[in-house]
Formats: sequence, structure tokens, C-alpha cells
Amino acid sequence: MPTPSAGATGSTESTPDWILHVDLDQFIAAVEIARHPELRGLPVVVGGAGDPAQRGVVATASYEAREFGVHSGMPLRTAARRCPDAVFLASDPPAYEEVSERVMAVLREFPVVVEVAGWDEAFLGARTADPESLARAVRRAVAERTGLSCAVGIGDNKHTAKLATGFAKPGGVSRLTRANWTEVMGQRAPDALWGVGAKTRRKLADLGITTVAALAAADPGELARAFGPTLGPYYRVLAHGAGDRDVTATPYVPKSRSRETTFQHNVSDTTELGHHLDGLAARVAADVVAEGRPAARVAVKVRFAPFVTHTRSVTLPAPTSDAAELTRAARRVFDRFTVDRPVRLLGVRAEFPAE
DNA sequence: TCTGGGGTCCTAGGACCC
DNA sequence: TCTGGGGTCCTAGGACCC
Repeated sequence: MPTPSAGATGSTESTPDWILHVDLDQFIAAVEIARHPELRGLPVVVGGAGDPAQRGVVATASYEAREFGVHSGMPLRTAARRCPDAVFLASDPPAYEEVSERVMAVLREFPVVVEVAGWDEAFLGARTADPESLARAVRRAVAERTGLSCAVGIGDNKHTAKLATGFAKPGGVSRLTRANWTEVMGQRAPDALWGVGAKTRRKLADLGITTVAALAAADPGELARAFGPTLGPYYRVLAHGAGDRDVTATPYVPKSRSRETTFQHNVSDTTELGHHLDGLAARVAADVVAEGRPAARVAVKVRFAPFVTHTRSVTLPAPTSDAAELTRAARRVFDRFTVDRPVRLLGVRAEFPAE
């Protein structure tokens, strides 16, 4: 996602003429349909344990299921109510990871810089006079080599490319640049921008700002007062269609690793919570060891019933990869909570030192 | 809509120091 | 001791994204 701190100029690679954003259509559902062809044409909902009677949310719904109003993030229970005939499947991350790798490999065969932006999306930095032809060739190659359909957005920065993909879906090509920015985006609500969500849209509305065009014309000082010195003016920049142009193939280096669990039934017993905490800490420690860099900080997240979340954390005396030490730290942080209500979720996060 | 799991970045207050 | 200003670190929370 875009960040205010990201540089707007320069590039670690040669400066591209165009930035393409490739986004696979209903990716997770498409992977499941590819390996279960009998599901083609049916409403398919993937998420959680695949059991709508259990706690969990929709990771991806097939287009057939979306017709019934089912969408990502919706509780599985609600999805089952809206679409009783849907086929529910458990999420299988390793399978999606593997297919994602194959898609990225296809993209890397093009003369472009590929920046992976998630399982199902990537930015391409391209030097070409004809980005539409390139986009169509990418779509063809991905379809032929993986059987998957994707949409491609063409932009003059990552922000416009990303938004263009939204207009291309499913399975098309679309272009958004300075040239058509105001015409396409001006009258939309501010949460159409990448990085502006529902909360910020409501806060902007309180200031009388209800469109992208109005945000583009807003007073930066007023925005800074409402949203802070960095975010406020940044929203105005986004509303002008500006964005980060850097596309880099440099491998992603995580800043933190975390594990969390929502219990099927709330847990009140502190001994039982302690056991869950130890299990989560052990998994995080294993991730830290696998990362090959010591962690500098440990955080514990507790979500009380009905849905109140608190986080506490500690900076370690010195960075460490030692599982026992990380687990002890998690325990000490957890002990600072007052557990006087049933707990819905428990989480442990390890943070790597900056730089 | 009774609300997953894994991330990133920004904000703001207090501690602490010079 | 009625009380500045700036810098940095630590911590908790919030917003957003996939």
C-alpha cells in the first residue's frame, strides 16, 4: 500500500515509462476451482476452516457467490445466510503461495521490473511506448501458463495503476493517468483513493469534503490539523492522482512476524490462556529463527469479548532469537493485562530492529 | 456484518536528557 | 524553585491494506 514516506522521485531501477498493476481475478477462489473443476460456475466461498458454523470470515468469494452479496471480510455465518447453496472451503495458504510463485515467474519473463505486492498482485515497471499491448500480452501469458485470469491497470505511478485495475476487473485492461484523472476520479468519494478508508471518508465528510476533487482543493493546513502533519497533506496529494513511482524487485524484508488465534469459544481461564500464549510465542520464535535475524521487541494482543482489543509490548534488553527468551518476554507482557473478561483472541508479535 | 490473520505506517503522550 | 525548548526513545492505539 502507499505510504506518505515513500519517495515520489528516483528509482532503484531505471525509471519506467509506465507502471502496470496486475491483479488476479478472485484469486483464492480461482485456485480452488482450478483444482476442483466440478466447482466451476458454482458459488464458492473460501475462508477460515470452511465451516460456516464456526468463527471465521470470507477470504475470497467466487463471482457467482458475490451475486448473493457475499464479499471478502464477511463472517462465514453471514455468507451462509445470504447464499445457503454456496460451497464452503477451508483456506489453504501454502497452495495459494505456490500458484502465486508460478504467476510471478511468468511476469518476470517480460522485460519489466516486477515488484510483488501480495499473493495475487504485482507492479510492473515498464519501458514501452505501447503499455496496452504489453498489458494484453501479460494477460495472455498468465492465462496460458497458469489458467488464471487477471486484470491489468496502467498508470503513471503505483497509485493510478492500482486504481486503474479496479476499473479493468474482471479480466480487462484500463488506463488512468493525469490526463483522465479528474474526469474519472473527481466526483467519487475520497475512499476511492488507495490509502483512504471508511473512517477517513467520514472524518473528511465532517469537514465538508465529500469528493476527490474537493479533497484536491482542500487547505493543507486544515487537513494537517485534522489528520496530523504527515497524513493530512498526504491525502491532498493522493487526491491529485500523485503517487510513488518506484518499482523495485528487491526482495521483501519483513519488519515483524506475528501469530494470533481467535478462539472458537471465548476463554476466561488464565491457565488455559497461558498455554495458548506459550504456543503462539513458540510459533513466533520459530518464525524469528527462520528469518535469521533477532527480534528487538515483543508485543501481546488481547481481544476481550465482545470485541475490545488491547496491545502491550516491551523492548528487549538486547535483540534475541532465543525461543525461551522470547516466550518469557511474551509471558511478562501478558502478565501486565488484567484479564477480567472472557478473551476472544490472543496474539504474539515479534518486531525486528529498524534498519 | 456479532466481526480472521498477517502485515505496514502514523500519531501522540510521557519519560528522559541536555 | 510554578517551571523553556528541543531531541529521542518507548509505548499504545488507530487506520489501512491484502
